[in-house]
Amino acid sequence: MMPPMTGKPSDTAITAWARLLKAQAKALDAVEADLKANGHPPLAWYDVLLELKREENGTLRPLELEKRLLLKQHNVSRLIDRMEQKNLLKRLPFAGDGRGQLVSITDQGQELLRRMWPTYRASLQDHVGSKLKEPEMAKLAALLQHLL
Amino acid sequence: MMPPMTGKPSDTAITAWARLLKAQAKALDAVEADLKANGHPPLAWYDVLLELKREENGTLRPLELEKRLLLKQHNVSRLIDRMEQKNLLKRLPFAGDGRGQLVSITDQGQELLRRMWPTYRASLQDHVGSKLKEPEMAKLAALLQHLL
DNA sequence: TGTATATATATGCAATTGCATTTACTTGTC
DNA sequence: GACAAGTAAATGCAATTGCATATATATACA
Repeated sequence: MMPPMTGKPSDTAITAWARLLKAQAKALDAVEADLKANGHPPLAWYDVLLELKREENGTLRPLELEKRLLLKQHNVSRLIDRMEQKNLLKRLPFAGDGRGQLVSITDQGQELLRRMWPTYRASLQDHVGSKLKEPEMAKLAALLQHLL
Repeated sequence: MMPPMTGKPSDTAITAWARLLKAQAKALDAVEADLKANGHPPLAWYDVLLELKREENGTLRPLELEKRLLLKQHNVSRLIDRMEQKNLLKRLPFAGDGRGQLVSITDQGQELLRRMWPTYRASLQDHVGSKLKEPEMAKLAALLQHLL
């Protein structure tokens, strides 16, 4: 493969990078704190449940969760362990590939999703939604898309 | 204090939030991987050293590092432990407040900063700088500022 | 078919982080 | 100055994450 053969990042890019790190850290810390203060589990649990809920049959393979949530394989494995212990999801065998499995959201998982949303929603509004007007928010979303 | 009395976040805000999380995670993972691949310590070490280096006398109080880098107090304490062990910085007593201390960058700390920069810079260019043109990058930086 | 290689998930162990508390001061009040 | 309350930093212990490797298939190909 060819080496990236890039130039140097501009001062603007460095500033954008620094702010990306800080803005995310600040908002995420605040959201996690709000969730915890209301007796809820970490945001990652919500993310997993939401991905599952959105699927036709409420199931996904761990590998797919890993890609969508940008988690490492071993962390997905253990996150599933913990969530399974709380009966929020369950592991099913995956017909068609004996190595794989299917993770399926349970009723309790769906209920947790519903219970968390009001807190999460309010927190998002406080720490993100209220910070920019609609057109600027759309612009931000568009620019961030280019980093993905 | 008055409750936040907010409304609900728009779909646009929710999208921006999701992308903020993912864009940051993706870029940060890539940068950390590049640093490690080149035998360097985590980004947080660079951040600490850079903050110290930028000060007149190369020193800052742990409390100040905590605020600037958005770290938790106990994590700063332990990060300083590890970096002190590698002689990248040292703890000094802080005259004027016997509870506090001063963290001071060492020559080795300054040298690490210099050695890491080429790798960090190239990584930033690959994963951030090259993704947007200059005016868009400036716009992104400006929008992110509003979240801070 | 048999064997080497690749892929999906799990796991042992070390490093890091979170959480609660401790230790040493410092400040304010009487 | 003496004592309650507050602040800066450290620390014991549990939970999470990282890292390397293991385990159980699956796939490719001689």
